[in-house]
Amino acid sequence: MATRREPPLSRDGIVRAAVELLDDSGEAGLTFRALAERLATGPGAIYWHIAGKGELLAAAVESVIADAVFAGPAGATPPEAVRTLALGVFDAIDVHPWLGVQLPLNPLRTPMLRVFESLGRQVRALGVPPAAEFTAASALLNYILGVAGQNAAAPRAIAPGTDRATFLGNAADAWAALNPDEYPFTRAAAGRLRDHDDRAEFLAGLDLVLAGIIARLVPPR
Amino acid sequence: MATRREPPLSRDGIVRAAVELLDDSGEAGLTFRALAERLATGPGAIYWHIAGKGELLAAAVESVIADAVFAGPAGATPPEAVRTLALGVFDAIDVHPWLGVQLPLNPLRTPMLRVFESLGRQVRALGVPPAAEFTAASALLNYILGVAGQNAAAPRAIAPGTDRATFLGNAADAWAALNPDEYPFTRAAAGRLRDHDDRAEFLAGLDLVLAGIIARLVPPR
DNA sequence: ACCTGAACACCGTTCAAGT
DNA sequence: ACCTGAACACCGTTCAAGT
Repeated sequence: MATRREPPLSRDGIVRAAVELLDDSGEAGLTFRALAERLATGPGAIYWHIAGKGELLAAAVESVIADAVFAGPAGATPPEAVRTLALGVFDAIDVHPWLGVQLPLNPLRTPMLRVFESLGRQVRALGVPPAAEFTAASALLNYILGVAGQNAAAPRAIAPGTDRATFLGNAADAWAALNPDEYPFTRAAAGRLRDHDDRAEFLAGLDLVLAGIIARLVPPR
Repeated sequence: MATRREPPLSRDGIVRAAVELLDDSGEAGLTFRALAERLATGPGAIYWHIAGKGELLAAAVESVIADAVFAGPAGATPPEAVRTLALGVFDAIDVHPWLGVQLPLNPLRTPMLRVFESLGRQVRALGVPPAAEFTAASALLNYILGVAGQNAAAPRAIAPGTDRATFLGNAADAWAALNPDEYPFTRAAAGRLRDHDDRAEFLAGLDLVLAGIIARLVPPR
């Protein structure tokens, strides 16, 4: 049960332990005291390696998002590359739900800056003219971050252990019970929510943004 | 200086004081002790009216977002109505920056559910077929929430008082100093970031999502 | 240079006691 | 029914003291 401790104590070791703690017990579980216990030391020791909780969280985000962001397959078309990139972020949040809250909060610090850069390159490859490339890349990033926050918030609201399917079921029930005069649309969408494939829905939305970029910003050739 | 206290103590009064506290001193400023002081009572008194901090925050969000969400001008076209709705959320965040963090976290609780419902109606009015209307409304909401988080995170990272223009200037400087081999796109976008009109940029991105919805989901007529 | 752990100044929340 | 405020069980962070 006791987590053995690597050599002395290192920034990387601390960040790794922080990620484990976040994965195991959520944001509320990441505490300097809990972290110190896991590292078999006192809370003060951590401060020699890391400035504070903000930096710790940022480092945890970075360590986890870095894996998700790589160029993507070389032969891919720009839309394919954008999908790969976005799915990398989406799947990382699936594995580390705390990311969904943390990503939008640590906006263009290093980890997300890399995602933005990659999106921007694909936007260029798509043929968007320079004057519009910032808008296009931002729209893609904002959509991705919006889904991130949304997907993280949902299960967090209920008990941390609740699985996604029963959560969606409950939400769908709640929607179905809404007053049809006040909420006709949401009520009708309840069914759609129930047998919802998050990943597919995420991609479908992403494709809408891509389609908008192509329709409005890419000159015909 | 002493804030006079209305009749005895009411849920509405508490929520109003919480919003003031959030506006004045940010998320960190909202404390049961500070709130109690402002209301000239003890911290325990608040608990008789409100379950806890989560409910307090949710109530603050709701009270502030409710004003921003109304049907919009009756004669508006669906895209105009979507823009009005989205701008309502955007401007509310401008006035109450803490909303940007809180909105994505309180996802489809009552306040945002109303936004979702309104977006959905406009999506229908646009002519999106039922099978796709959930996807379209979600894409719009996710984009809006993404921008919300992004806009809130930025100034929060720096000192709470930093004004937007100098913040953008600093960010643009940092981007301009990036390694051009690693970050060619972001570096080139630095200029664009500097003289950035948030509101216009927000609308431009929203129009991309709308254009995608129309291009991909609305059958020609 | 790096670690220890007590101590400080806070939190949210509870609850006996008051009115 | 509603309010009071001390008390509880926590936080993040600091810092003298150790090695």
